[in-house]
Amino acid sequence: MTSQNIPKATAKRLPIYYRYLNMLSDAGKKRVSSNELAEAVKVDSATIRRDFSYFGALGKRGYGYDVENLLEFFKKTLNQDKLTNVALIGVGNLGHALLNFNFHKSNNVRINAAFDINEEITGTIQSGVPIYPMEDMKEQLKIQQIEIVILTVPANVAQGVTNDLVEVGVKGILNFTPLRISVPESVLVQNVDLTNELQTLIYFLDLEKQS
Amino acid sequence: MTSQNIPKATAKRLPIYYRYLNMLSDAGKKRVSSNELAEAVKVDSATIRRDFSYFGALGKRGYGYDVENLLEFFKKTLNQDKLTNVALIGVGNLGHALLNFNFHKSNNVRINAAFDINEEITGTIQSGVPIYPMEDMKEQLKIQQIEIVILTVPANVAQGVTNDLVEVGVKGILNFTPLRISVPESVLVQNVDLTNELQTLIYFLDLEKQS
DNA sequence: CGAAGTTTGTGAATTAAGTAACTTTTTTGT
DNA sequence: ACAAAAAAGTTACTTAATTCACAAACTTCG
Repeated sequence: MTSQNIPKATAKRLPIYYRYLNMLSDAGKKRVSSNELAEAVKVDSATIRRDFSYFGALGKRGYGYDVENLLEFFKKTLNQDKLTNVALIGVGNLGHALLNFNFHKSNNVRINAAFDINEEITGTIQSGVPIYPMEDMKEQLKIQQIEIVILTVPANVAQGVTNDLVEVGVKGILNFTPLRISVPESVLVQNVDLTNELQTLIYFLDLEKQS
Repeated sequence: MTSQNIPKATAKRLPIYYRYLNMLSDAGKKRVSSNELAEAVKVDSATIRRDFSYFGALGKRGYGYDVENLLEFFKKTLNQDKLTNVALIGVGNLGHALLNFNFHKSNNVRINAAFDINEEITGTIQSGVPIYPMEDMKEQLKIQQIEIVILTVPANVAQGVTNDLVEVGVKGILNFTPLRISVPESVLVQNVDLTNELQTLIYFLDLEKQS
């Protein structure tokens, strides 16, 4: 039954639910209804119930969902019960910010290594993360068995670096470059495109203005 | 006919097309087919043709699309022919990176003002952008008639700040906080959630591993 | 100029996502 | 203990998005 064949749209919402459940738990709340959740995370309550139902009957009719139960369930489902090690490729402007971003706190993810060509920072430790020169990337990724990376290199080298990443067995790339990189089917790419988001927002706003 | 009733999914892809067309134009390419585009931006060619067709017949059968024509068209459609002024609320870790991000270069967007509570930076100019204290936010946004902001404040103050923004007429918010903020219907929010993206990636990867 | 080759634009089919509305179960209050 | 209220889970429906596959239009080449 489960795990596989969860709709993509549902999967993308899981972290949102997870985060809000954490907040509820911290606040000492014991139960929550789909309606309350809907209000907080801005997702229709029917959609939430449907989303949850893919994983079985997690709630209780007439009662709602037990916060701790649900939290525990999502923790496992989202692999938040074990630490995930990732690497940061490219410590420029945005890369730097991500080093400080403290994924670890909310996320059980640790940036274990970072790579850059800038000799002024290679060999140093930034925000607790060692910065290696790019030449060492393939070797280090193999040694540290890192399968997930955050890619924040300039667009013109993005595809080249990606090829190297694929070669040493990287399976997931969080791609901050504006380029749609090419990878084999077995590798997953999640694109984050800040310029896009802003342009899309501007586009929609202008539509409203005209209507 | 046009403008309105463009599918949301299509609208979100427009900036991707736009960027790639710019690259083609810079490289001196005169024509491009939906298949070439598809390869580059990783969107099915039929989807691309369908997307374009919402705006009329932009191409020529047997030939493809004229790069300059198409570029010109999208420039207008995406409001890239006029400068858009935005403000940055919260100059912390991520905010700083966005100040340096140079939206202007690729995007015809300028960050005109930034706001923060940190007295060490208020009154200074960072990357060419003046940093005002938060107390001046409402006043400055009104004076400068800024309708779009980038929100990078801590989660615990996000809703409060948002209320202020709405009050002075902000119409679009690029929300980097993990909170799903509440706004009136007339205000558009685009959420960018870095932690989410990473978690989603990890989730999908784990699914593949199990299967 | 005509035949062969391209490539768009689009109806029709398919797939995915979202929502309304109802049934069932449980809780709560009297 | 019972009636009323609450809320999950699900069925059926609606809407949105994608993709196939082909006719029509144009280009290119001999």
